[in-house]
Amino acid sequence: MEIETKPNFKFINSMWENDYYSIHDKMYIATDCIIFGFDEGVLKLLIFKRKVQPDEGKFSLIGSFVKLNESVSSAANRVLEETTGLKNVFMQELKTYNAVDRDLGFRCISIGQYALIRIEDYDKDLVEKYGAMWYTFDELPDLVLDHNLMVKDAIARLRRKARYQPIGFELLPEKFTLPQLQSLYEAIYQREMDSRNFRKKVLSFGVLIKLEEKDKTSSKKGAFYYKFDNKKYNELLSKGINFEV
Amino acid sequence: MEIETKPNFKFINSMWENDYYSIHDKMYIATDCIIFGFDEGVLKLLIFKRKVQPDEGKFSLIGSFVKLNESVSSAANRVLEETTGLKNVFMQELKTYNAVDRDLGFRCISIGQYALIRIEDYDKDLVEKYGAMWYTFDELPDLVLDHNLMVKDAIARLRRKARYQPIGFELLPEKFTLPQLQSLYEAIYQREMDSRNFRKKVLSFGVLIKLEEKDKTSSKKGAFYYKFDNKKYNELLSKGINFEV
DNA sequence: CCAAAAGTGTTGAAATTACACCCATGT
DNA sequence: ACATGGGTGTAATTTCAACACTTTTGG
Repeated sequence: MEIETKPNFKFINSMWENDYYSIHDKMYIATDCIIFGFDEGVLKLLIFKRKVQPDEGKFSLIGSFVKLNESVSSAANRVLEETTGLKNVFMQELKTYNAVDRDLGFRCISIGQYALIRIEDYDKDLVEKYGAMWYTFDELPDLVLDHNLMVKDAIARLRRKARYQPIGFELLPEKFTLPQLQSLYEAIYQREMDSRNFRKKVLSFGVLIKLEEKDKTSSKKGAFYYKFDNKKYNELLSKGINFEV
Repeated sequence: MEIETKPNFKFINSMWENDYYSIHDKMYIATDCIIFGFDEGVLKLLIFKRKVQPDEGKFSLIGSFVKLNESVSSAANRVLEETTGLKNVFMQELKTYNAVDRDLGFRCISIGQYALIRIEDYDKDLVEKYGAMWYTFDELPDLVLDHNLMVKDAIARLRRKARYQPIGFELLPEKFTLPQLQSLYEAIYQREMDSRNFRKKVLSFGVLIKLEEKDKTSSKKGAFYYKFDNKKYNELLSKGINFEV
């Protein structure tokens, strides 16, 4: 895009508004969140049942219009917090949905963003109050507009991205066990993995810190907790390390 | 996003315009093209020197505002054709540039798109007439606004993408030789590759068709032309094949 | 005949896959 | 004592990286 950065005078701005900008079109901008969660070995998606017109009663992704004084990711974080109580969610731009006729009559471009949240973290009351709910990923209902397409794009991106970034860790609690991590990757890729090979691989990255504590909720023996070493991860990332599992 | 798809009545539309949409903000939408070309073993970028205000005389990517009745990629193709004569360019969305203050005073979101073109194809007259020019990639001048950032993001994406899609083929003529293809990949990755290993790898994908004809412009012996087998490529892509070179 | 680029195979190292048993503990 | 899930090592296979010479032909 080709707009001047320098002049600060209101006079010039308003001149532009008349001469340069104002001959162009303006549109509504929205953002929709494709939010994956992971719970009991199953990949889930956060969607909600609309309580107001238009489309009352239909299922939809969580989304919002973007305001003039906020960035797209601010808008997404705002609506996420309103709807689920979650703040500062790790979110990534997916792509824009900009077909001329994707809405009816009024041009609106939506910017899809996908998010990975720890399913234990969300505010259950808020989710209930606003009609948001977790759906098992491969039992999703029909969603409004092009939202099903967004979900399809997002899972494809998630799978590809998980190959070069340890993105899966974002879906787990602060402390997690290797069996949990493995079953997460199995959910993302929809295939079983060998536990010996999996452990070898993820530990070889050197970004996991083993804790003393054990999780005994899923076995008598208990599984050691690990946590993610952000510092080491950033070091490796800047060198272009490949995290394919 | 959450807008009704069904009702068709103007009455309802105008009701919405008042009640639902109109309380939201509208913005200018632009698109900017990060166009890579490949010529004489060197990776180049198409930029242009602005001939009108604002920013007259400064270097910029080629871009345009998006109109109400066109998609983002239509807008990009329109401006590309106006500026270089090129039609139907393979183009991919990069990301949105949506910082609230990326322009001055008037909110404008730009959608970056990167393109790969065969440098032989462009219309030289149009390029000259409009002030567009090819710059060697690692000798780029300063560009307006956040355009340098866009270029940085685009080359990173190009390198990553070339790992799982044979994207590089788009940068070459219909018929190309393996030495040409190799030197393209060397330009993208900025490192030398072993010709024996390179040939083994790209031929193993099974998406190249060897032609009888030879290119004798760069050696006495001549190098066989190959062409790209789109049909086979699409078959493989749907199975999720990895094209890392 | 020679310069200049095209084309071709092999070998060792590294990474990936396949595979089966013991461990710790709560009941 | 036993059922349950956690944890570990090794060998076969595949993939990757390094490496040098012969071929063709226009000048």
